[in-house]
Amino acid sequence: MKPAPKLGEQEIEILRFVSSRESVSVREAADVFEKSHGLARTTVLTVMERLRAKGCVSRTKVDGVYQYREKIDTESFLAGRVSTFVDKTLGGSLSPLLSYFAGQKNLSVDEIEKLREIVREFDQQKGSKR
Amino acid sequence: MKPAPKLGEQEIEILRFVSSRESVSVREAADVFEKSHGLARTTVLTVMERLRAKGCVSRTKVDGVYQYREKIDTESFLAGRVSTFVDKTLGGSLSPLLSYFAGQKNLSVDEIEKLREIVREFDQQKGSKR
DNA sequence: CTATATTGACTACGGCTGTAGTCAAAGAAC
DNA sequence: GTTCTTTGACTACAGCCGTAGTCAATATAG
Repeated sequence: MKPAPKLGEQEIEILRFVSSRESVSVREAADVFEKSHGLARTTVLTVMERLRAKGCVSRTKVDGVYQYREKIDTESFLAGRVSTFVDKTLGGSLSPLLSYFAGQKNLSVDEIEKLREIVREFDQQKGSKR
Repeated sequence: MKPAPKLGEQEIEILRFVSSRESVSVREAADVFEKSHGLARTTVLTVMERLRAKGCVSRTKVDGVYQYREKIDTESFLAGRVSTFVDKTLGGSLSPLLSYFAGQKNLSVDEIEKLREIVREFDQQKGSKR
């Protein structure tokens, strides 16, 4: 495994955008980010090329225009980010995360279900021990 | 409220170190970070001064040596980081966090208790609705 | 007091990231 | 085919961060 490229926030946002669809042209991305973030087309282009240089996306020319698509598994990439974040920023402490969850007022049923699952898992582990 | 200074990872680590004790001199911090990270004394000094410039710590001369101490509430600072992280990096999606928790094999009893609390809270909310 | 060690201010510098302009090539319109 | 538009390669540049050296001031040891 490559050591998970280091990306800036903007890069990650654009990566997520690319990941969110099958394939994206610079134009498409630029249109979106021009509106939402006021970025220039060339800025988006630059970022996408950097993502490519870092091996996060690949591109193919289709009808004369490059189509970019996710190359790394963004899912696990983000998992890695979480891990790093907890270590580096929180110093390994989970409590800020817990507090965050506690403060989240709109947790979905699915999310709660996931939490229940985690607790259940724990209890089981715990139970089997004695 | 000031808009929460933007800090790099190293800065955060050192900030956490300062926060972890009443007061710290550059020497003390440097000794620790020299061992653990191989940083030069002046590097630690520089970072601490930057933290001061950003208003995260303050210092007072005690017996001829500056003692640094946390100035912002690191607790809430970290809470803010979590929030930003979820927004910027995860694009607002909580699932990577959930997955992270699920993958954590060594959750403490306290942490689990906190999760239970969250679930309970949710159910209550939900129950009161009907 | 004088020599030595510690402390801290200042300077430096490279790399990364965010941002974007310029300009040539390629495609589209007439 | 000549002109207008789109695309993309390349260049640029400032700010931030990690890292640390130099050197003067200050404290300490003798």
